[in-house]
Amino acid sequence: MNDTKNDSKKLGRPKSFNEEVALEAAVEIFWRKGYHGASIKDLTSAMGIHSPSLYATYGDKESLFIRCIEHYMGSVSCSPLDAFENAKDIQSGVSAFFETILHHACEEQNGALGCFLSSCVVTCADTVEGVKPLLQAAIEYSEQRLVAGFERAKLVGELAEDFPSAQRARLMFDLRQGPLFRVRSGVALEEVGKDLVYWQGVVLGHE
Amino acid sequence: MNDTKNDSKKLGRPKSFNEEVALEAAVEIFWRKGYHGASIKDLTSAMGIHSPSLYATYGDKESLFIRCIEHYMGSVSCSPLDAFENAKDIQSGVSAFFETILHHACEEQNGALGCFLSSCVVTCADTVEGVKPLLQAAIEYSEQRLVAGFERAKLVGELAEDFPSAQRARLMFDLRQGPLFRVRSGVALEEVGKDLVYWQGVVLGHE
DNA sequence: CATTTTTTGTATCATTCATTACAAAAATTT
DNA sequence: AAATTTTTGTAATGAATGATACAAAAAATG
Repeated sequence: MNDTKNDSKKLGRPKSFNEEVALEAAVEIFWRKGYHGASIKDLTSAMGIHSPSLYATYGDKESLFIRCIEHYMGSVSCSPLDAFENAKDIQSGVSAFFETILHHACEEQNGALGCFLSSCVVTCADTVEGVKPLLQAAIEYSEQRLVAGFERAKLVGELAEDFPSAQRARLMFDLRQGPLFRVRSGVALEEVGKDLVYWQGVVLGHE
Repeated sequence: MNDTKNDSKKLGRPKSFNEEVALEAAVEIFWRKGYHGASIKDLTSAMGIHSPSLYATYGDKESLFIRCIEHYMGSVSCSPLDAFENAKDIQSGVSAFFETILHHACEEQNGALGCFLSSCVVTCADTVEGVKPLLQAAIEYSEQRLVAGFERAKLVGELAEDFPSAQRARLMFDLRQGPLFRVRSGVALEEVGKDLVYWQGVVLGHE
């Protein structure tokens, strides 16, 4: 029963690139240029490989895109959610969530890219097969992590028993996209960030 | 001083199509397929003209896209904002805003397209010249209409004197995109609509 | 009616696109 | 060392792309 891959050395010429590293480069290109805007040449250049290697490894462009989404969802581990969960209390958790969105998801090298899922993937949900269910799964997964955080806060007495976790999780998730839209439109980061404390109040406060 | 266009009949063969009608058809194609996803053939087919007419009238693809954005912003008159302004009081105004977003912006014929600006235009803000300032103008314009609505509500006593109009306008505008993301990802419209009353409370309530 | 001006439709341009043949290269196996 | 297997790089594929050249068509002007 040795299904493990690295069990025995593989036959034939070894790959000259790391499959995951190349995939991450592809994510960045799709992120920056969109699905249709990213050409195979753009992708292979960024990935450091030639087209035959791309097709042999990941399939065609659509398959590669799906692989990118799955990889992003599976291993990039959304940093705003991480920040939310690792904060010392629920107040700073909510703040950290929004802060990370602004300073990580927006400040990637060349400008404001926003969230990969909501700024790139969603735009081809209608045209690229198999994207919609992945997006739904991502939403559900994210919200469940937020709900779990609220529930933990209830247990330690930071939130009232009747705090509507699910509703606030959706609110928090929805609220997340507004700032991204603004920054992508060229509004200064500091300007958008001014509302950060206010968002925290909206999510946690109110009754 | 007769600068008017229709003052005298124009020389040469008359255009066989209405410039604005064709432009609206182009908007719909860009909306549905994105900037890069929409080909000249897609556009000319939908507009009912041939490529030479397109280039002679609107310039190249990028110019046409800019013209589409300007036309959309200038004359399509965002129906959610209209609904907000025409409601009998501020409560139903806010509800009507979100309701219209869900049932008009999302139910366009073939599926959930979301807002043209936030689902299509924003994705090429980095790649297509001149898009960013248009987006910023759109945001500012929309928020000012919301603020104006809140201020009117203050005058007739529907809102307290210290109601933070600008902040709530931004909140309302930001909140608007969450549902669009969900619907575009395939979540049922009714499911998303359940939060409608809650959003109203968030915008108007809270202190 | 001939001239002028503009639009139309056809047909075509060079590029770029996604995708693949193919032979050389680099590894393991016999 | 020969055979086998897989990857690599070059080069090419047909199709689609954005953009035009050009002549016929349709209007006003002289």
